[in-house]
Amino acid sequence: MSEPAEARNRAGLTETEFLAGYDPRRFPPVAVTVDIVLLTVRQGRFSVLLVRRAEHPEMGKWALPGGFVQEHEDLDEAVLRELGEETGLEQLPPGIHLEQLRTYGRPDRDPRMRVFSVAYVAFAPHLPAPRAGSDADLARYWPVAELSSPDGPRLAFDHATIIDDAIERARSKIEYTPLATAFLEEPFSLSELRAIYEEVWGTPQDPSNFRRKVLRLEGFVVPVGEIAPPRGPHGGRPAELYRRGPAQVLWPPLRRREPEEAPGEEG
Amino acid sequence: MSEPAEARNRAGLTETEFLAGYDPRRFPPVAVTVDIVLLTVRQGRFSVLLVRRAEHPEMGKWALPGGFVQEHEDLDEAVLRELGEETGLEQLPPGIHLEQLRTYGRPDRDPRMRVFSVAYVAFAPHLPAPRAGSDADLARYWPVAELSSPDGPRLAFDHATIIDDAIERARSKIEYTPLATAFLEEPFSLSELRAIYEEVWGTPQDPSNFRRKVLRLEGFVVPVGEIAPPRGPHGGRPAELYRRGPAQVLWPPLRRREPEEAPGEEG
DNA sequence: GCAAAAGTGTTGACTGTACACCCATGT
DNA sequence: ACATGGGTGTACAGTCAACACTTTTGC
Repeated sequence: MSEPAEARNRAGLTETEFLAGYDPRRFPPVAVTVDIVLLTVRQGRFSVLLVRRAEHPEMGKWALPGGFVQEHEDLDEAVLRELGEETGLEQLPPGIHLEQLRTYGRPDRDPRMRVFSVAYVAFAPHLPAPRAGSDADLARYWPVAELSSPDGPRLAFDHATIIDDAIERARSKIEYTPLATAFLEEPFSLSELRAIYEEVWGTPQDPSNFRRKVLRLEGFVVPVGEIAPPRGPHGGRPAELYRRGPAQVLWPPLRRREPEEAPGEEG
Repeated sequence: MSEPAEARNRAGLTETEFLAGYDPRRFPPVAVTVDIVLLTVRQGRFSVLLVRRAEHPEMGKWALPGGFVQEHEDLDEAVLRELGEETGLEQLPPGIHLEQLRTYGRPDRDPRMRVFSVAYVAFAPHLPAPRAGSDADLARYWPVAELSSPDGPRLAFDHATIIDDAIERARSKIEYTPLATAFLEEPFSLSELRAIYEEVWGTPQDPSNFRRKVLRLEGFVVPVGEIAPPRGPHGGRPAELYRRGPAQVLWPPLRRREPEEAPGEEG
């Protein structure tokens, strides 16, 4: 028998009566928050939005944006509200992708009280600098490659774990869904799309085969019938432009290939 | 600005002070539960464990087993504890698979108070009848095919949604992981494994090609070097036996094929 | 012309599917 | 012998990675 059932039975209460007479001294305070792993590719770098904590605990460390779920809010509503607050955007851009990641509830993950965090992942195109009108030091995008480096941010609570899970979710999700397009603004070229895959996966893709695969997957992208504007220093042929198609899943998936057991790292 | 931040700022409190002085009249009571979708294949039927509610609200309806997360428990611990209680098993059988599904938090999903439910899916082999020693009417396995039929159970709260999500998770997870083996006790034959796929997906699989695919995926199953015991009425060649291999993922995946737009339903 | 990037074609290896066929067992 | 299910062989179509090649642009 579980402890609360025992407590309830000892008090001679039905479950309903027990809950109606909810006593915070007996059921210690519990909070539910949402934390958002906002992933984006800016300046060619796969990055995550973090905010610096101005208060204890974990003061000065970097944390995921998030906050309490309010009384009448669904989880998704809480996420959208927090996202708007943290990015400083009145309206989130179209095409942004939001999905629930998982819930983190280790008893000791927050020293103040029992906090369950329902984590979400967002895939967003390049957004303006965060928190417009606020202290620029308090929120910034960190390249995920720097997260584990000594120069990277020190992360608060269990947010390093959450971010790792979110990155893995992103890497696998763009294999079998068209959601890599959520990192781009429309219209986009296939090279831009390929750059997203290469940056998120960290592996180069053959341009010609990539193109063929993307175009053969029907509903992944649709041509807009325009040509990209001319390019910078040495030219090169301008690319055709595309927008997101109606497909929800990709079959066959695009595959990331791990670099075998070869020693050659990138760079 | 979010409402709690405003409230905190008006009171001149830091976040820490605010939380330390947590006031249940201001932050109305919130509960976190785990709900478990225990999936299994028994008597050849893909089934889910449900318990009949003996109390209001939703009295008499069928609900997922679950309960409150206790003060010092991690989520996974709460699930294991509840699973043990509901199945009546001292020790869960080896090979059982447990994973977090997602968290459901609609404000109105439970009329008593704000309840966030962290749902888990479990894949289990045939287990003894639930809740040994308790009223047999209170817990039973329902075939998932009956859930949407008029003779099926009326489901409490939002548990129909949770079960739907869990079933879809199971159907997709056995495509790209070896977890279909979690529905079987070792050792098992390839026909038994194929029967799991056919029952969970609801589509027949070609026996010879199924065999080849499974055996070529290295680490999916490993032969134990034994032959299944003789069979019932009309014989038939006895099958070789296998146990679970070390693989974590299957590539290429086994694919369920939707029945095109053909009219022929099963049966 | 040359560099650079977009885009096309070709080839050989591999995979998936359908289906014919052989094997081992009970009656 | 024959029914039943386990297990193998084969052949065709589709897919994929590699890489040579053509096209369109800026300088």
